[in-house]
Amino acid sequence: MKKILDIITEKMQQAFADAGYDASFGRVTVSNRPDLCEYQCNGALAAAKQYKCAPILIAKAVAEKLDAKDYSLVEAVMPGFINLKLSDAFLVEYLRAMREAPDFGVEKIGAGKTIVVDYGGANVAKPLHIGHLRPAIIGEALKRLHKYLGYETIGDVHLGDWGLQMGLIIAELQERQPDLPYFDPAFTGEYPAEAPFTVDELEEIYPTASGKKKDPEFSHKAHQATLELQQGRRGYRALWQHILNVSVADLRKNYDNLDVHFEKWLGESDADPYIPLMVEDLKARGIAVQSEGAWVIPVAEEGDKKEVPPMILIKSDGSAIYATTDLATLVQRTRDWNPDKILYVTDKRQNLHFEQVFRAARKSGIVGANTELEHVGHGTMNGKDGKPFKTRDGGVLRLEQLIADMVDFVRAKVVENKIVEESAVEDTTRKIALAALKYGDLSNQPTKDYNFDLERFAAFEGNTGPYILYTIVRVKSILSRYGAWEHLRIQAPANAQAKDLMLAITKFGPTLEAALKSAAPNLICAYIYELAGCVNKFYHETPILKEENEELKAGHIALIGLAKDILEQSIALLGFAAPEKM
RNA sequence: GCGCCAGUAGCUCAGCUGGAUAGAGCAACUGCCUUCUAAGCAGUAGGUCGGGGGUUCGAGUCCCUCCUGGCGUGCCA
Repeated sequence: MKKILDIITEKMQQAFADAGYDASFGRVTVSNRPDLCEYQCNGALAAAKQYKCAPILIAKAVAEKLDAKDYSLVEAVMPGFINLKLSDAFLVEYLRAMREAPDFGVEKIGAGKTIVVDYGGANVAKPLHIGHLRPAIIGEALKRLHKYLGYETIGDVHLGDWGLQMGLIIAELQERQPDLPYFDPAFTGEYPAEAPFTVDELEEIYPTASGKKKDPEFSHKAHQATLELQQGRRGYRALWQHILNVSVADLRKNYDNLDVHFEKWLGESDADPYIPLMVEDLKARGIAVQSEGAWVIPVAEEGDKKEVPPMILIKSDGSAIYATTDLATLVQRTRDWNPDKILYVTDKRQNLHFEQVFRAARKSGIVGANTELEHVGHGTMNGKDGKPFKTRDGGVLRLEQLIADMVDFVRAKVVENKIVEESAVEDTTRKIALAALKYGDLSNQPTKDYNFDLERFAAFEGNTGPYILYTIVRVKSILSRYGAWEHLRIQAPANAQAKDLMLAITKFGPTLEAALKSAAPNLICAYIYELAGCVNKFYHETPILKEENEELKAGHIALIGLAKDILEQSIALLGFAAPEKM
């Protein structure tokens, strides 16, 4: 559906033209003075300069050209604003169309396009920690948003499952259990189906091994194991597969817990096969050059304000580096999916790295001009005091623990309120906790650092996830008392609160588009908060079920039903859902 | 050194290509439940938008400069 702003902007532009002025001055915006009007046009002020004429005269002339039936107010005021209020008829017709249209009439701007979202940032054999929360939540929200707006979406976790970290684990395992068949080069039989370790053991093995890197003998073993693994030594590959299986099962469980789901569980190892040919080709074509003992791709461009160092393709010791893997991953993604857009959701400190990789990908032709590459660099989540998040003993807090803390905090309140039956306490608690966590994160601009404050996020008042859920639950409660309501028609606004609510509803599509274009889920949060506020004001001001005029009551119900549907759709895009009661 | 980002109410943050009186939430204070969930609604108080210049009819927003903080800056990811 066409956006309201576009409709009235077009009409305003026509009015400017009809009055003898350039149509481009006719841009209409949402009013910043809601006490005066709903929409406004400031074009007369800008036009005044060009036409050397008092802005108010232009505004008056233009206002006269507008079709009065679309508006309940058309007014030219000093110094030259044109103020507008929509007519009830216009608004009602628009809302009815929104309800009839699939997905509330949002424009499917991504139809026919494919996007890959690279998010999560998980590493094999390492538990998820709080640093993994933001990329998971933001990436999931952006993926869902793209899907809703018509894109074919592929979420890829891009596991850290290759390189020295794997060699370290293998070396450490060999020291602990040297008799395992994986270490016997002469072994030709079938390896056990069961992994020789559990997740918990694995998560302990890695940091132990990592701590022994300084020991030259151990370090050599690890490097050797890494090399042999990459060269395909049979026993090591089998062991690596066990590490991967055990680890991925655990990661999947944790991501499921956050309602974060990946279409692809590919990793760095999947890009590895593409590296040799890619490197050979880049060298042959002179894209990669030797510098200080390494092979690099110069990516500095004219007009760079800063010095952009070359992308290192092959280190001076002959091995690949993460940029190599990322580039090879682009080879794989282009070959397999040929996406129109690839979104990387990682820490913003990797900005330069992606700038280098993107430039190298363009320069080498690995990625063509029809594929958009974008790095959504997010800020850091700090503790309540604004300092990096640490546990009491200075360690890194596990994501599992963070979620558990939130769940415990919320459960206490749910139980205290006594509205939810005992059998539903866990499910309700989980939903509220997830809403608190995700809304608390997503309501911040992705690029900014923010402070995690459990009490504030899980507070049941203010601009929080639970407040949004509460709003939805209140409406659900009325709707279920009323009975079947989906067939009811939207009617003219019964009061000022109803009209505000209706205007808010019409901003759904435009908000999603804006959020997608700037990769900013926080815009959706701001919208939801505004919409929920309108719902609560209407709810407070208008007795709904007690309305005796059935016609009027039906109109109220249709309106809050639509608002509820949009709220639920919006939070679904953010990655959480509302319970039935709370 | 250079580059990027940030500095708005006591606290946490909005503020869309410059536009009318800079907005929310929390905390503080005051009202509103025999009425659909008060996890709500209404209101009061709280600001030299980091400092200083400039551009213009008009600046939190654009330009310059300074101060403060964070991050990045060729072989870690």
